[in-house]
Amino acid sequence: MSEQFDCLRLDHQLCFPLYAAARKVTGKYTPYFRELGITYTQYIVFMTLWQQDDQTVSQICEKLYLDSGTLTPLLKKMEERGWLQRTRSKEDERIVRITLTEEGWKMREKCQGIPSAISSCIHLDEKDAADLYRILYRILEGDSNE
Amino acid sequence: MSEQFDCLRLDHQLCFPLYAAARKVTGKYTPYFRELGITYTQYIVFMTLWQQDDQTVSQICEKLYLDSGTLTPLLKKMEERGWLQRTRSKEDERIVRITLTEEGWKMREKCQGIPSAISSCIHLDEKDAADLYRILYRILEGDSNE
DNA sequence: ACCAATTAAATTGTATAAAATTAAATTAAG
DNA sequence: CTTAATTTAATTTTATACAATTTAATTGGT
Repeated sequence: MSEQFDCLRLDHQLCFPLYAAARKVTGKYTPYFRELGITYTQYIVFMTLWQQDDQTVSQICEKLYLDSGTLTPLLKKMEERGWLQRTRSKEDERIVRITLTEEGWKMREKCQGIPSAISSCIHLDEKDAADLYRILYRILEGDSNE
Repeated sequence: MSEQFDCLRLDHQLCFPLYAAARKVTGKYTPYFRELGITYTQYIVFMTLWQQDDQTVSQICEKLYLDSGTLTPLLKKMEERGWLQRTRSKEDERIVRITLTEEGWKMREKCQGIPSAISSCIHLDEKDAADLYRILYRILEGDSNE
């Protein structure tokens, strides 16, 4: 009877498994993060900074696809924890530069084992993982004409 | 110099594109939802109920991979809006049954055009979409021995 | 130099999420 | 029958997300 509404079934849409799988995977990190005292969002902020220290707030926003409403309070919290410093630029006072402290760099060692621990509990073979990676980046980058 | 930390690069992990793509895709819905006065989470609650009306809170939690801490306040809000009813079961008063009102059913017509509108702005070919769908459900269901 | 437009963060308000706890009701074991 | 264990929602706490607005600073045009 509801042929015409088939498109509105949860299992006929991509958005839902995408949304649910993302929450499930980030949830896998929780036990590891608990003992380190960080959260998933803090973890990805750390990762961008370990890869390139001394970035502006907007550079971090862009790389993480997050906005300042999310990152500003989070970066302040990470500063209070002693992991990074927020310094307003002398040349352009609108800009806040984020740099890691020594404590922030030390977290990298502590996180080193996490990625392999996570991937070992997701159970994807090489090909699926590679395909998933490629397709997700295609979604993320597909913005040329929208 | 940082060979040993390569695993901690944002672009060497699956979790990040998964997390970012999920937010990007659900964000695509926002303009459509605004005019209907719903949110993404409310939309997927509607979808489970359109597919099967009269479910308990825990049945909905299970299907959406969400917990009662998220759904209880959301369901109360949807009840206030007149889209559904929350009825405590007579036989077992711990259980709350959720049923759609006439207004809730009417929303289905209004949402009918949304899925195709979204998929048309994600730009995945048939094969990528099918692969993505299959891999995501593999992630969601891969819990047998964890 | 002046002012409109732009830019960068911060702020505000609303809506999730998830962990942990609580509370109420039911079930099961003795 | 009675109490311990379990189940189901609700509540509480903490942490995102994101839209919209605000504030401060800079830039560009005249």
